[in-house]
Amino acid sequence: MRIQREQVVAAAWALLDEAGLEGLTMRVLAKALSIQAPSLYWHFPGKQALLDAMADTLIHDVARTLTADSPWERVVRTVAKDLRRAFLQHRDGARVYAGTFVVSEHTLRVSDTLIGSLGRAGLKPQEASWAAFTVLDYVLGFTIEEQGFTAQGEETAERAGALRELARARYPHAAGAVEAILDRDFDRRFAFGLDLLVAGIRARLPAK
Amino acid sequence: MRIQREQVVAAAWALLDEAGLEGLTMRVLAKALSIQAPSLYWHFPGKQALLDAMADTLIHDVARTLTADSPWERVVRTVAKDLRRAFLQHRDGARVYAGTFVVSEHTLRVSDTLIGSLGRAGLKPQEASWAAFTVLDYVLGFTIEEQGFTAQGEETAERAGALRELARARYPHAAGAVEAILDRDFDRRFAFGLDLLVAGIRARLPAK
DNA sequence: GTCGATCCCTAACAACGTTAGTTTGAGCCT
DNA sequence: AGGCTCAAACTAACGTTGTTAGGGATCGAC
Repeated sequence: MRIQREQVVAAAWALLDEAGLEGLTMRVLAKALSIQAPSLYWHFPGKQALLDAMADTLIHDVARTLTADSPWERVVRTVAKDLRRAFLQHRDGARVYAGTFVVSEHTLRVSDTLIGSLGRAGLKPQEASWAAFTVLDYVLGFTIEEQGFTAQGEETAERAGALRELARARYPHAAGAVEAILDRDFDRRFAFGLDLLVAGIRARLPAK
Repeated sequence: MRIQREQVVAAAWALLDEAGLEGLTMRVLAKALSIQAPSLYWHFPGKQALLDAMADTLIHDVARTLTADSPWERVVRTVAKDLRRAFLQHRDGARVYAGTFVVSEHTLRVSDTLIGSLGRAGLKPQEASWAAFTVLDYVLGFTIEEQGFTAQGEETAERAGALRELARARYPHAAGAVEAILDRDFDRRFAFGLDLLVAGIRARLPAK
Protein backbone atom coordinates (compact mmCIF):
# COMPACT_ATOMS: atom_id res chain seq x y z
CA MET A 1 0.00 0.00 0.00
CA ARG A 2 2.11 2.83 -1.30
CA ILE A 3 2.11 6.10 0.51
CA GLN A 4 3.39 9.53 -0.33
CA ARG A 5 4.73 12.29 1.86
CA GLU A 6 1.64 14.40 1.47
CA GLN A 7 -0.67 11.62 2.58
CA VAL A 8 1.44 11.11 5.68
CA VAL A 9 1.06 14.76 6.61
CA ALA A 10 -2.68 14.67 6.01
CA ALA A 11 -3.06 11.56 8.13
CA ALA A 12 -0.96 13.17 10.85
CA TRP A 13 -3.29 16.16 10.99
CA ALA A 14 -6.30 13.87 11.15
CA LEU A 15 -4.74 11.89 13.96
CA LEU A 16 -3.80 15.07 15.79
CA ASP A 17 -7.39 16.24 15.67
CA GLU A 18 -8.69 13.19 17.45
CA ALA A 19 -5.78 12.33 19.69
CA GLY A 20 -3.99 15.60 20.41
CA LEU A 21 -0.29 16.27 20.26
CA GLU A 22 0.48 13.71 22.96
CA GLY A 23 -1.48 11.08 21.07
CA LEU A 24 0.31 11.71 17.81
CA THR A 25 2.76 8.82 17.85
CA MET A 26 4.58 7.20 15.01
CA ARG A 27 2.98 3.82 15.62
CA VAL A 28 -0.58 5.06 15.73
CA LEU A 29 0.02 7.25 12.71
CA ALA A 30 1.43 4.27 10.86
CA LYS A 31 -1.56 2.17 11.76
CA ALA A 32 -3.87 4.85 10.38
CA LEU A 33 -1.96 4.51 7.11
CA SER A 34 -2.04 0.70 7.23
CA ILE A 35 1.71 0.66 7.57
CA GLN A 36 4.35 -0.27 10.13
CA ALA A 37 5.94 2.53 12.11
CA PRO A 38 9.50 2.24 10.78
CA SER A 39 8.21 2.74 7.25
CA LEU A 40 7.51 6.33 8.13
CA TYR A 41 11.24 6.84 8.35
CA TRP A 42 11.52 6.37 4.65
CA HIS A 43 9.37 9.46 4.12
CA PHE A 44 10.74 11.58 6.96
CA PRO A 45 14.11 11.45 8.70
CA GLY A 46 12.40 11.75 12.08
CA LYS A 47 9.32 12.86 13.91
CA GLN A 48 10.48 16.45 14.10
CA ALA A 49 10.77 16.61 10.32
CA LEU A 50 7.20 15.40 10.09
CA LEU A 51 6.08 18.10 12.50
CA ASP A 52 7.99 20.67 10.46
CA ALA A 53 6.22 19.55 7.33
CA MET A 54 2.90 19.74 9.12
CA ALA A 55 3.61 23.28 10.29
CA ASP A 56 4.50 24.26 6.78
CA THR A 57 1.16 23.14 5.39
CA LEU A 58 -0.57 25.16 8.08
CA ILE A 59 0.36 28.53 6.67
CA HIS A 60 -0.13 27.45 3.11
CA ASP A 61 -3.36 29.39 2.77
CA VAL A 62 -2.47 32.46 4.79
CA ALA A 63 -2.60 35.82 3.02
CA ARG A 64 -3.69 34.36 -0.29
CA THR A 65 -6.34 36.97 -1.00
CA LEU A 66 -4.01 39.93 -0.76
CA THR A 67 -2.43 41.86 -3.57
CA ALA A 68 0.48 44.27 -3.56
CA ASP A 69 -1.81 47.27 -3.47
CA SER A 70 -4.05 46.20 -0.60
CA PRO A 71 -4.20 48.89 2.08
CA TRP A 72 -1.87 48.16 4.98
CA GLU A 73 -4.62 47.92 7.57
CA ARG A 74 -6.46 45.31 5.58
CA VAL A 75 -3.21 43.39 5.12
CA VAL A 76 -2.44 43.35 8.83
CA ARG A 77 -5.95 42.28 9.79
CA THR A 78 -6.20 39.65 7.07
CA VAL A 79 -2.84 38.07 7.82
CA ALA A 80 -3.60 37.99 11.53
CA LYS A 81 -7.03 36.46 11.04
CA ASP A 82 -5.82 33.96 8.46
CA LEU A 83 -2.99 32.89 10.71
CA ARG A 84 -5.22 32.42 13.71
CA ARG A 85 -7.72 30.48 11.64
CA ALA A 86 -4.91 28.30 10.30
CA PHE A 87 -3.73 27.55 13.83
CA LEU A 88 -7.26 26.83 15.01
CA GLN A 89 -8.02 24.57 12.10
CA HIS A 90 -6.48 21.63 13.92
CA ARG A 91 -6.21 20.69 17.55
CA ASP A 92 -2.97 21.94 19.10
CA GLY A 93 -2.18 23.69 15.83
CA ALA A 94 -0.43 26.61 17.48
CA ARG A 95 1.71 24.34 19.63
CA VAL A 96 2.76 22.32 16.63
CA TYR A 97 3.74 25.49 14.84
CA ALA A 98 5.56 26.96 17.83
CA GLY A 99 7.63 23.82 18.22
CA THR A 100 9.11 24.12 14.76
CA PHE A 101 11.41 26.57 13.10
CA VAL A 102 10.30 26.36 9.53
CA VAL A 103 12.41 27.79 6.79
CA SER A 104 10.00 27.63 3.92
CA GLU A 105 8.59 29.50 1.06
CA HIS A 106 5.34 30.09 2.91
CA THR A 107 6.79 31.71 6.00
CA LEU A 108 8.82 33.93 3.76
CA ARG A 109 5.82 34.88 1.71
CA VAL A 110 3.69 35.75 4.72
CA SER A 111 6.44 37.79 6.34
CA ASP A 112 7.14 39.58 3.11
CA THR A 113 3.50 40.41 2.54
CA LEU A 114 3.28 42.09 5.91
CA ILE A 115 6.64 43.84 5.79
CA GLY A 116 6.16 45.08 2.24
CA SER A 117 2.75 46.46 3.03
CA LEU A 118 3.91 48.29 6.13
CA GLY A 119 6.90 49.63 4.27
CA ARG A 120 4.73 51.03 1.52
CA ALA A 121 2.53 52.56 4.18
CA GLY A 122 5.45 54.67 5.28
CA LEU A 123 7.27 52.70 7.99
CA LYS A 124 11.03 52.55 7.80
CA PRO A 125 12.27 49.11 6.70
CA GLN A 126 13.40 48.04 10.14
CA GLU A 127 10.24 49.31 11.78
CA ALA A 128 8.12 47.54 9.19
CA SER A 129 9.86 44.25 9.98
CA TRP A 130 9.57 44.70 13.71
CA ALA A 131 5.91 45.63 13.47
CA ALA A 132 5.21 42.65 11.24
CA PHE A 133 6.72 40.21 13.71
CA THR A 134 4.94 41.87 16.58
CA VAL A 135 1.67 41.01 14.87
CA LEU A 136 2.77 37.45 14.15
CA ASP A 137 4.05 36.93 17.69
CA TYR A 138 0.81 38.23 19.14
CA VAL A 139 -1.23 35.84 17.06
CA LEU A 140 0.96 32.96 18.13
CA GLY A 141 0.80 33.81 21.80
CA PHE A 142 -2.92 34.42 21.74
CA THR A 143 -3.73 31.21 19.93
CA ILE A 144 -1.51 29.08 22.13
CA GLU A 145 -3.36 30.35 25.15
CA GLU A 146 -6.70 29.93 23.41
CA GLN A 147 -6.07 26.33 22.46
CA GLY A 148 -4.56 25.55 25.83
CA PHE A 149 -7.70 26.85 27.45
CA THR A 150 -10.24 25.14 25.23
CA ALA A 151 -8.29 21.88 25.30
CA GLN A 152 -8.76 21.18 28.97
CA GLY A 153 -12.47 20.52 28.52
CA GLU A 154 -13.73 18.92 31.68
CA GLU A 155 -11.19 20.36 34.01
CA THR A 156 -12.29 23.86 33.16
CA ALA A 157 -15.23 23.86 35.53
CA GLU A 158 -13.27 22.75 38.57
CA ARG A 159 -10.35 24.99 37.78
CA ALA A 160 -12.71 27.90 37.42
CA GLY A 161 -14.11 27.13 40.82
CA ALA A 162 -10.67 26.88 42.36
CA LEU A 163 -9.66 30.15 40.80
CA ARG A 164 -12.75 31.96 42.02
CA GLU A 165 -12.19 30.63 45.51
CA LEU A 166 -8.55 31.67 45.47
CA ALA A 167 -9.52 35.13 44.32
CA ARG A 168 -12.13 35.49 47.03
CA ALA A 169 -9.64 34.44 49.66
CA ARG A 170 -6.56 36.36 48.58
CA TYR A 171 -7.56 39.04 46.10
CA PRO A 172 -11.08 40.03 46.99
CA HIS A 173 -10.92 43.13 44.80
CA ALA A 174 -9.87 41.13 41.74
CA ALA A 175 -13.12 39.47 40.81
CA GLY A 176 -12.91 41.18 37.46
CA ALA A 177 -9.55 39.64 36.75
CA VAL A 178 -10.91 36.17 37.43
CA GLU A 179 -13.84 36.54 35.09
CA ALA A 180 -11.51 37.98 32.48
CA ILE A 181 -9.24 34.94 32.69
CA LEU A 182 -12.24 32.68 32.21
CA ASP A 183 -13.74 34.75 29.41
CA ARG A 184 -14.39 32.38 26.52
CA ASP A 185 -15.24 34.95 23.88
CA PHE A 186 -11.96 34.53 22.08
CA ASP A 187 -13.10 36.08 18.83
CA ARG A 188 -13.79 39.40 20.46
CA ARG A 189 -10.68 39.26 22.61
CA PHE A 190 -8.59 38.60 19.55
CA ALA A 191 -10.23 41.38 17.58
CA PHE A 192 -9.60 43.81 20.42
CA GLY A 193 -5.91 42.98 20.63
CA LEU A 194 -5.64 43.31 16.90
CA ASP A 195 -7.29 46.73 17.10
CA LEU A 196 -4.71 47.72 19.68
CA LEU A 197 -1.86 46.74 17.41
CA VAL A 198 -3.37 48.44 14.38
CA ALA A 199 -3.84 51.63 16.37
CA GLY A 200 -0.27 51.41 17.59
CA ILE A 201 1.02 51.00 14.06
CA ARG A 202 -1.10 53.86 12.82
CA ALA A 203 0.43 56.13 15.44
CA ARG A 204 3.83 55.30 13.98
CA LEU A 205 2.92 56.24 10.44
CA PRO A 206 4.16 59.52 9.06
CA ALA A 207 1.48 62.18 9.06
CA LYS A 208 -0.24 62.46 5.73
CA MET B 1 18.88 12.02 51.58
CA ARG B 2 15.65 13.81 52.26
CA ILE B 3 14.24 16.09 49.63
CA GLN B 4 11.52 18.68 49.63
CA ARG B 5 9.23 19.89 46.92
CA GLU B 6 11.05 23.14 46.49
CA GLN B 7 14.40 21.46 46.02
CA VAL B 8 12.91 19.27 43.32
CA VAL B 9 11.70 22.31 41.43
CA ALA B 10 15.05 24.03 41.77
CA ALA B 11 16.88 20.95 40.53
CA ALA B 12 14.45 20.68 37.65
CA TRP B 13 15.24 24.22 36.54
CA ALA B 14 18.94 23.54 36.78
CA LEU B 15 18.57 20.39 34.72
CA LEU B 16 16.44 22.20 32.19
CA ASP B 17 19.14 24.81 31.74
CA GLU B 18 21.74 22.28 30.76
CA ALA B 19 19.63 19.65 29.04
CA GLY B 20 16.64 21.50 27.61
CA LEU B 21 13.02 20.50 27.82
CA GLU B 22 13.60 17.25 25.96
CA GLY B 23 16.41 16.36 28.35
CA LEU B 24 14.33 16.99 31.44
CA THR B 25 13.38 13.44 32.35
CA MET B 26 12.30 12.02 35.64
CA ARG B 27 15.24 9.63 35.80
CA VAL B 28 17.90 12.23 35.13
CA LEU B 29 16.25 14.64 37.50
CA ALA B 30 16.17 11.96 40.16
CA LYS B 31 19.84 11.23 39.65
CA ALA B 32 20.66 14.91 40.09
CA LEU B 33 18.92 14.69 43.45
CA SER B 34 20.66 11.41 44.35
CA ILE B 35 17.34 9.66 44.31
CA GLN B 36 15.50 7.00 42.30
CA ALA B 37 12.96 8.18 39.78
CA PRO B 38 9.83 6.75 41.43
CA SER B 39 10.59 8.71 44.57
CA LEU B 40 9.69 11.86 42.68
CA TYR B 41 6.12 10.62 42.62
CA TRP B 42 5.87 11.13 46.30
CA HIS B 43 6.43 14.86 45.81
CA PHE B 44 4.41 15.27 42.61
CA PRO B 45 1.55 13.22 41.21
CA GLY B 46 3.18 13.30 37.77
CA LYS B 47 5.54 15.10 35.51
CA GLN B 48 2.92 17.63 34.43
CA ALA B 49 2.39 18.65 38.04
CA LEU B 50 6.11 19.24 38.33
CA LEU B 51 6.06 21.39 35.23
CA ASP B 52 3.11 23.32 36.62
CA ALA B 53 5.01 23.96 39.82
CA MET B 54 7.99 25.12 37.80
CA ALA B 55 5.88 27.51 35.77
CA ASP B 56 4.43 28.91 38.94
CA THR B 57 7.83 29.80 40.35
CA LEU B 58 8.66 31.56 37.10
CA ILE B 59 6.25 34.40 37.59
CA HIS B 60 6.92 34.66 41.29
CA ASP B 61 8.95 37.84 40.88
CA VAL B 62 6.92 39.52 38.16
CA ALA B 63 5.44 42.93 38.95
CA ARG B 64 6.84 43.04 42.45
CA THR B 65 8.05 46.63 42.28
CA LEU B 66 4.67 48.08 41.38
CA THR B 67 2.20 49.81 43.65
CA ALA B 68 -1.43 50.62 43.18
CA ASP B 69 -0.67 54.18 42.14
CA SER B 70 2.00 53.44 39.52
CA PRO B 71 1.14 55.10 36.21
CA TRP B 72 -0.44 52.67 33.76
CA GLU B 73 2.29 52.95 31.17
CA ARG B 74 4.95 52.06 33.68
CA VAL B 75 2.84 49.13 34.85
CA VAL B 76 2.42 47.76 31.34
CA ARG B 77 6.09 48.11 30.48
CA THR B 78 7.29 46.71 33.79
CA VAL B 79 5.02 43.68 33.71
CA ALA B 80 5.96 42.93 30.12
CA LYS B 81 9.68 43.25 30.78
CA ASP B 82 9.51 41.29 34.01
CA LEU B 83 7.59 38.52 32.34
CA ARG B 84 9.99 38.28 29.44
CA ARG B 85 12.94 38.27 31.79
CA ALA B 86 11.30 35.54 33.84
CA PHE B 87 10.79 33.41 30.72
CA LEU B 88 14.35 34.02 29.56
CA GLN B 89 15.83 33.21 32.92
CA HIS B 90 15.87 29.52 32.05
CA ARG B 91 16.23 27.61 28.85
CA ASP B 92 12.87 26.84 27.23
CA GLY B 93 11.22 28.87 29.95
CA ALA B 94 8.47 30.18 27.69
CA ARG B 95 7.67 26.71 26.38
CA VAL B 96 7.44 25.34 29.89
CA TYR B 97 5.06 28.11 30.80
CA ALA B 98 2.97 27.77 27.66
CA GLY B 99 2.52 24.05 28.28
CA THR B 100 0.85 24.63 31.61
CA PHE B 101 -2.39 26.15 32.68
CA VAL B 102 -1.55 27.45 36.08
CA VAL B 103 -4.25 28.52 38.44
CA SER B 104 -2.20 30.18 41.08
CA GLU B 105 -1.94 33.19 43.23
CA HIS B 106 0.83 34.60 41.10
CA THR B 107 -0.97 34.53 37.78
CA LEU B 108 -3.92 36.15 39.46
CA ARG B 109 -1.76 38.84 40.99
CA VAL B 110 -0.04 39.69 37.72
CA SER B 111 -3.29 39.80 35.78
CA ASP B 112 -4.92 41.90 38.44
CA THR B 113 -2.04 44.36 38.55
CA LEU B 114 -2.38 45.00 34.82
CA ILE B 115 -6.15 45.06 34.69
CA GLY B 116 -6.48 47.27 37.72
CA SER B 117 -3.98 49.75 36.38
CA LEU B 118 -5.61 49.97 32.98
CA GLY B 119 -9.01 50.32 34.59
CA ARG B 120 -7.84 53.20 36.73
CA ALA B 121 -6.37 54.77 33.60
CA GLY B 122 -9.86 54.99 32.17
CA LEU B 123 -10.46 51.80 30.21
CA LYS B 124 -13.78 50.07 30.68
CA PRO B 125 -13.46 46.87 32.74
CA GLN B 126 -13.78 44.53 29.79
CA GLU B 127 -11.38 46.57 27.69
CA ALA B 128 -8.89 46.68 30.52
CA SER B 129 -8.97 42.89 30.75
CA TRP B 130 -8.64 42.37 27.04
CA ALA B 131 -5.79 44.83 26.78
CA ALA B 132 -3.99 43.18 29.69
CA PHE B 133 -4.14 39.77 28.08
CA THR B 134 -3.06 41.19 24.76
CA VAL B 135 0.13 42.34 26.43
CA LEU B 136 0.64 39.00 28.15
CA ASP B 137 -0.05 37.03 24.98
CA TYR B 138 2.38 39.17 23.02
CA VAL B 139 5.13 38.58 25.54
CA LEU B 140 4.48 34.86 25.44
CA GLY B 141 4.50 34.65 21.66
CA PHE B 142 7.57 36.83 21.33
CA THR B 143 9.58 34.91 23.87
CA ILE B 144 8.66 31.52 22.50
CA GLU B 145 9.96 32.59 19.13
CA GLU B 146 13.01 34.16 20.69
CA GLN B 147 13.96 31.07 22.62
CA GLY B 148 13.18 28.82 19.70
CA PHE B 149 15.52 30.86 17.59
CA THR B 150 18.40 31.11 20.02
CA ALA B 151 18.09 27.46 20.97
CA GLN B 152 19.05 26.06 17.61
CA GLY B 153 22.64 27.24 18.03
CA GLU B 154 24.68 25.56 15.35
CA GLU B 155 21.91 25.04 12.87
CA THR B 156 21.30 28.75 12.68
CA ALA B 157 24.08 29.39 10.20
CA GLU B 158 23.03 26.77 7.70
CA ARG B 159 19.36 27.61 8.04
CA ALA B 160 20.18 31.24 7.45
CA GLY B 161 22.01 30.27 4.28
CA ALA B 162 19.13 28.13 3.09
CA LEU B 163 16.68 30.91 3.77
CA ARG B 164 18.75 33.49 1.91
CA GLU B 165 19.04 31.15 -1.03
CA LEU B 166 15.33 30.47 -1.08
CA ALA B 167 14.62 34.17 -0.97
CA ARG B 168 16.98 34.88 -3.85
CA ALA B 169 15.37 32.18 -5.94
CA ARG B 170 11.69 32.76 -5.22
CA TYR B 171 11.25 36.15 -3.61
CA PRO B 172 14.05 38.33 -4.94
CA HIS B 173 12.38 41.49 -3.68
CA ALA B 174 12.10 40.15 -0.15
CA ALA B 175 15.71 40.40 0.98
CA GLY B 176 14.56 42.70 3.76
CA ALA B 177 12.18 40.09 5.09
CA VAL B 178 14.96 37.52 5.29
CA GLU B 179 17.27 39.75 7.23
CA ALA B 180 14.38 40.70 9.49
CA ILE B 181 13.70 37.03 10.28
CA LEU B 182 17.35 36.55 11.15
CA ASP B 183 17.62 39.72 13.19
CA ARG B 184 19.05 38.78 16.56
CA ASP B 185 18.53 42.06 18.36
CA PHE B 186 15.65 40.76 20.39
CA ASP B 187 15.78 43.47 23.03
CA ARG B 188 15.06 46.19 20.53
CA ARG B 189 12.47 44.12 18.68
CA PHE B 190 10.68 43.46 21.93
CA ALA B 191 10.82 47.11 22.96
CA PHE B 192 9.37 48.14 19.62
CA GLY B 193 6.44 45.76 19.87
CA LEU B 194 5.81 46.94 23.39
CA ASP B 195 5.82 50.54 22.16
CA LEU B 196 3.23 49.58 19.59
CA LEU B 197 0.95 48.09 22.21
CA VAL B 198 1.38 51.02 24.56
CA ALA B 199 0.54 53.44 21.75
CA GLY B 200 -2.49 51.36 20.87
CA ILE B 201 -3.70 51.40 24.45
CA ARG B 202 -3.12 55.13 24.73
CA ALA B 203 -5.31 55.69 21.69
CA ARG B 204 -8.12 53.89 23.54
CA LEU B 205 -7.92 56.04 26.63
CA PRO B 206 -10.55 58.71 27.16
CA ALA B 207 -9.29 62.16 26.28
CA LYS B 208 -8.09 63.99 29.34
C1' DG C 1 14.81 -10.20 -17.65
C1' DT C 2 17.45 -7.79 -14.77
C1' DC C 3 18.44 -3.45 -12.49
C1' DG C 4 17.86 0.46 -9.77
C1' DA C 5 14.64 3.09 -7.29
C1' DT C 6 10.97 3.14 -4.28
C1' DC C 7 8.44 1.57 -0.52
C1' DC C 8 7.54 -1.48 3.12
C1' DC C 9 8.62 -5.28 6.40
C1' DT C 10 10.32 -7.73 11.05
C1' DA C 11 13.11 -7.47 15.04
C1' DA C 12 15.11 -5.08 18.34
C1' DC C 13 17.18 -1.27 21.44
C1' DA C 14 17.47 2.18 24.86
C1' DA C 15 14.84 5.46 27.18
C1' DC C 16 10.52 7.28 28.78
C1' DG C 17 6.54 8.07 32.41
C1' DT C 18 4.38 5.56 35.68
C1' DT C 19 2.51 1.86 39.12
C1' DA C 20 2.88 -1.63 42.79
C1' DG C 21 4.55 -3.01 46.73
C1' DT C 22 8.17 -2.73 50.27
C1' DT C 23 11.62 -0.74 53.37
C1' DT C 24 13.95 2.92 55.88
C1' DG C 25 14.36 6.33 59.34
C1' DA C 26 13.38 10.22 62.13
C1' DG C 27 10.25 12.21 65.72
C1' DC C 28 6.75 11.72 69.18
C1' DC C 29 3.96 9.22 72.90
C1' DT C 30 3.69 6.55 76.65
C1' DA D 1 13.76 2.89 76.36
C1' DG D 2 10.30 0.94 73.29
C1' DG D 3 7.07 1.20 70.02
C1' DC D 4 3.96 3.82 66.60
C1' DT D 5 3.47 6.79 62.83
C1' DC D 6 4.17 8.50 58.69
C1' DA D 7 7.09 10.98 55.52
C1' DA D 8 10.43 9.62 52.16
C1' DA D 9 12.84 6.70 49.99
C1' DC D 10 13.68 1.92 47.73
C1' DT D 11 13.46 -2.25 43.94
C1' DA D 12 11.14 -4.28 40.21
C1' DA D 13 8.47 -4.06 36.53
C1' DC D 14 4.95 -2.66 32.72
C1' DG D 15 3.68 -0.67 28.54
C1' DT D 16 4.89 2.79 25.19
C1' DT D 17 7.88 5.87 22.88
C1' DG D 18 11.25 7.30 18.92
C1' DT D 19 14.52 5.17 16.31
C1' DT D 20 18.01 1.90 13.90
C1' DA D 21 19.52 -2.27 11.34
C1' DG D 22 18.90 -5.02 7.78
C1' DG D 23 16.15 -7.46 4.64
C1' DG D 24 12.19 -8.16 1.27
C1' DA D 25 8.64 -6.72 -2.22
C1' DT D 26 6.88 -4.01 -6.17
C1' DC D 27 7.64 -1.47 -10.32
C1' DG D 28 8.90 1.03 -14.54
C1' DA D 29 12.83 1.32 -17.78
C1' DC D 30 16.20 -0.45 -20.69
